[in-house]
Amino acid sequence: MYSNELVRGTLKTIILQLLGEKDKMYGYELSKLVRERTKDKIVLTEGALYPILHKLEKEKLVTTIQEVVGNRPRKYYMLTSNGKESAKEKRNELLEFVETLRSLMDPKPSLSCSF
Amino acid sequence: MYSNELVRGTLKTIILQLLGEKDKMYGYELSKLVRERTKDKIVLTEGALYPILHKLEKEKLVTTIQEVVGNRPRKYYMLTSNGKESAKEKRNELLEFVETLRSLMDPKPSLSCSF
DNA sequence: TACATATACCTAATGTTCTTATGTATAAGC
DNA sequence: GCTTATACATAAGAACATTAGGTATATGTA
Repeated sequence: MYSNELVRGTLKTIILQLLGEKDKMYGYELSKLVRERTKDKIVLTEGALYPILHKLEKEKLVTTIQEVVGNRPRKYYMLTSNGKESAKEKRNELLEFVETLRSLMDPKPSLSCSF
Repeated sequence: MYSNELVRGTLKTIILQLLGEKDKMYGYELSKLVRERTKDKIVLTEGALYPILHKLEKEKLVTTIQEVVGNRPRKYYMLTSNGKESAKEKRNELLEFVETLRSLMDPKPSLSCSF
């Protein structure tokens, strides 16, 4: 599992991206999906997950539908059209950022000249 | 420039990496180098930079030498052997993390079957 | 000469984000 | 009956970076 500080800041983008891949998803499902897709390397804890979802809802990037499945309440989250827009933007930003990081991590040997 | 939350958490790794590329570097130099190498897409502000450097020093990942250049004090930072070790580890972790992110951002279309 | 900009360091208050811990409740497996 | 899984939620606290402030020298320019 990656150190927390690394994951920090990427969770919102990850959630928006995953929500964009299905019609609707609920919190617990998102949490499991992230663990599954990253082989537990990224763990979306509940204390992080729910506040983010609530914030996205407040920002009107997602809407919700409550259902009861097998006697347990379930809250589905869906991207609004603004949310879809935002998901695309954040995805692009993340991919660009990742490229920038890779180029930074590509060691530039200090210029040396053998002449 | 990338949103702050994205950069958050990667700065320590970036600093260790850059320090590993030269014998010694001072804060202001690091700050300029990051801006230069990332074309201002990642900005290492002083309020972030100096606390990180001081923390690295406390953790004995770097040592310092103070010099006076042109009447201005300058504090050079150098990786210790622990620091070099840590720089490698953090670099690897970051590169792995970045790969995980990319695979997450690679949209998995919901399984549909045309039969 | 006065002023702005660049160099070079530093810290404190603040805000955001996430961790850790806790709480509630149902269902299923042993 | 106990543990684990499902499913939601919040609150205290830590960690990290932003913003804003402070000090001081050197350089370019109007």
